[in-house]
Amino acid sequence: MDLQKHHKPTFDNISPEKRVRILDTATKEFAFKGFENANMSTIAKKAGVSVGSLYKYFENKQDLFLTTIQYSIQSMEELLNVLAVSEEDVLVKVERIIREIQRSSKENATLIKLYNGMTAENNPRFASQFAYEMEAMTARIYRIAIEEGKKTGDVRPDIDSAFAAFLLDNIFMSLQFSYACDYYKERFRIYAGNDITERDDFVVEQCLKFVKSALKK
Amino acid sequence: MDLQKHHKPTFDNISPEKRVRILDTATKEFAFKGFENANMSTIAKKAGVSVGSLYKYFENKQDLFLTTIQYSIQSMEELLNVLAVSEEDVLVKVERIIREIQRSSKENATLIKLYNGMTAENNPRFASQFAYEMEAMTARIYRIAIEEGKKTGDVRPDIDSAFAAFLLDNIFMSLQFSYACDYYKERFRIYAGNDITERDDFVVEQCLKFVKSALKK
Amino acid sequence: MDLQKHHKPTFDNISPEKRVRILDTATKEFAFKGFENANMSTIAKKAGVSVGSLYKYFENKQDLFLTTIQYSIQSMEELLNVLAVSEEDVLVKVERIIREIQRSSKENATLIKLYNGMTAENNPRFASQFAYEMEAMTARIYRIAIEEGKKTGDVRPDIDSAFAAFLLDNIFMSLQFSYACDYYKERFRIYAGNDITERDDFVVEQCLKFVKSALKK
Amino acid sequence: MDLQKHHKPTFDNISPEKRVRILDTATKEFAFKGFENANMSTIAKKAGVSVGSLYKYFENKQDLFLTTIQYSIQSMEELLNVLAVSEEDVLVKVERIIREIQRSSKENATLIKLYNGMTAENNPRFASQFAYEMEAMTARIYRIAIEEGKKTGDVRPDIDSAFAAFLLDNIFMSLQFSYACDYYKERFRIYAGNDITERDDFVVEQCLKFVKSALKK
DNA sequence: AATGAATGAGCATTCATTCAT
DNA sequence: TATGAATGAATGCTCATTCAT
Repeated sequence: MDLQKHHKPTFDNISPEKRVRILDTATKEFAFKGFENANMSTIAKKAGVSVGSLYKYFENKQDLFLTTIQYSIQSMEELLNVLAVSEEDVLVKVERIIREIQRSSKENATLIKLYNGMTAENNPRFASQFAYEMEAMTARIYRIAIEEGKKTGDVRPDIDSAFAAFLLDNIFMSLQFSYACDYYKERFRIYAGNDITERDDFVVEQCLKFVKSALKK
Repeated sequence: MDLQKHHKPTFDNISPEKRVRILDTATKEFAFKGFENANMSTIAKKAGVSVGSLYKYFENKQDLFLTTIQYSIQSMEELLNVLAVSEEDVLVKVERIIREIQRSSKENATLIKLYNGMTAENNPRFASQFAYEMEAMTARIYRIAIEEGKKTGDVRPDIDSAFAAFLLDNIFMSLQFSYACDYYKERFRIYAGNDITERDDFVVEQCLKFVKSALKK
Repeated sequence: MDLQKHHKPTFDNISPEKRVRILDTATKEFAFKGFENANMSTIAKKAGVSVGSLYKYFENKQDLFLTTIQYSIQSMEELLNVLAVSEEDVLVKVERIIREIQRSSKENATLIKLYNGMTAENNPRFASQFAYEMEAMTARIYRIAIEEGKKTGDVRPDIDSAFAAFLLDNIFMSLQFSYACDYYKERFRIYAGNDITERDDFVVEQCLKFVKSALKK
Repeated sequence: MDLQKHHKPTFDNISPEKRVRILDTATKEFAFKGFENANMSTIAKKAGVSVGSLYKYFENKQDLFLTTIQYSIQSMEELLNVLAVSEEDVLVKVERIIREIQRSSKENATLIKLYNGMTAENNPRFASQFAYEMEAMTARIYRIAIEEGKKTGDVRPDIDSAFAAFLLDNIFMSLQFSYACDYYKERFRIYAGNDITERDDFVVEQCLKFVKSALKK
């Protein structure tokens, strides 16, 4: 999982506080305004640094964006790693994932917005690069969980592990967006009622039922 | 399903050919470049009208965008209605949906890109409006199919129809993007192999297995 | 003498007054400040047009510069053509050239400053292009004059016409700069006295003596 | 010939090696990029000092430029002094000057580019200052040579020594630029053929013929 | 004295929108 | 109604210069 650097060495030298301030500010700006509408001067001002400095740390706007995305991917990775290590049953894992999505979507909505924006960038430059970095991580976790499930007999052997992982991720990625992003949130309400975002246990229960049937023998 | 108008009356008066030319051009521009990077003058030129005219038809760029989205929603609606009317078994419907996704993703990639871009617009103005117009349509189709399935005994009665529809749409929406949009396409390959977009039957088979188990008694 | 165009077609469509206003303003700005220090917004404002318009007429700053240079070359060409056509003796021509230099250097100092600036642009892009356009014109005039002089016996046959033309142009180009450009003007005074720019007849007399000897049999 | 200082006393205190490194680097940068495009940080980096130090040695960019020019004038002076001292005939001197121009133009092209750039600076601040420092030197050499020529009878007495020196310098300065600077080089080829920069003897021969006639009795 | 990170004014260029014809 | 030239605010990025260490 070798993340390419998209910043100049100078960015590694500044104080961690400043680094975090810049990345958090940039995350917010990019998440709420998108790549195009985000404004370098605004980011600089809000982060409490000069534009000049920003350009000392990053070659250009795109590189700040890429670094910001990587930062958010790392943050997500940290969240996911917690789930990855556990030795539990697939379905227990699924429940934990859903609950984690619900929790983090409230706490890290910005991160998810940013990630959502990224998935819609019609830009092959960005796309393939981050698809790999982001999805390689989750893909692995899901596939391993499913394969282990097959071994222990919790998961039926007649489905393709990789493809099932893909379908699971479809569900979870959409769910994640449904808690954090405008369009998806609205869609969530249309499908499941205006109060759906407050019925966390119901969501967990229904998802589990669906996934359990889908995977079980 | 009362679609709000986002264009001036003048747009209704021009020849249907010109109207279609403008909307098709705008669809392409917005789909490939996103809202911000799309250029009004370019759209005008490619559509063979003057910028002045464009602004006679639409108050501003946003309204052209909104109108374009509505136009694409209508196009999608036409595709979906074919599926909606059939009286078949849910699972047969599911197969038809997947095959339709595969077909239309190749033929109408632009439309889907545009739709994908729309889902990421971090703009409550746009979001709630179109979520409603777009999803109300599909939600209805899926929910009805599931409810009918329950009646005929094809679908287990213990799951919430609306929520199951939501989960189904999560899968199908993601699948649709996976055939047409850069990021999703890359992700699809990571999960299921580089040749996955050419293994249509395999995709159908795996999706069906998964969905069938998830829904059946 | 096919001058390449460095402006968009739109520039040909605007009123001649505006065109001249833009070119004159640009000539002044570039002549006094050089390419780098000239400011597009300033030029626009002084010319009474908007920056936007300037960029409708010219792709970029460089193209405005190139067009401005061509405009000044054309102006010079017009001056020179008067001299070219005459049927007189080389030396009479030389005298007329010198007097024309003295006259135009006072009247068209800006043009000459611009030309001088151009000769120092360390930019092969610019250089070869304009060297050709500019010098091909004068080279021809001088060489023809010398060749005719050889025929009529006014000029010694043992010198290379082309090279002699080069040497003549060295003298005249330097002289022209000496009347209009800061550095050259100062140098002129150092060599020939502080009042040299007011002793036009002396300059003519001395140049003629020098050139006459150099060329005559 | 009292050259004004344009650097802080600190510049005199550093090691001669460092001083030379800075001036050589600056010469190259200014010669190839011109005053505006030369970059202080780049010069510092290439010279192996910090920007901070550069500003310890020089008040500002302009002063580094001025100091660099003076350094190059000194270098030229050293070349010229060799010619100045000889006791030979004017025309022998002229030949030596031309050959020196040809030699140094290849070896010291950078210096000459810089000098050329300087002559086009539309800046009275710079201009008068350096015109004096640079030309006073050559003017003297040419005038003395011509005056001695008059005494020995090699040069006709009816021309003004100072003005003849000016005309000679016009020819030689242009010739020098013609070997080293983009615009002039192109112009040289237009006048005298594409291979002219390789026909050194021809150039010497033609120049000598021209100058000899111009000056002789 | 030396360093190089930080600053922010300044500039080229773009583009949604207007409006005279 | 149609046109497309005109507008000018907005923005990414550069670079001379400063200053804390």
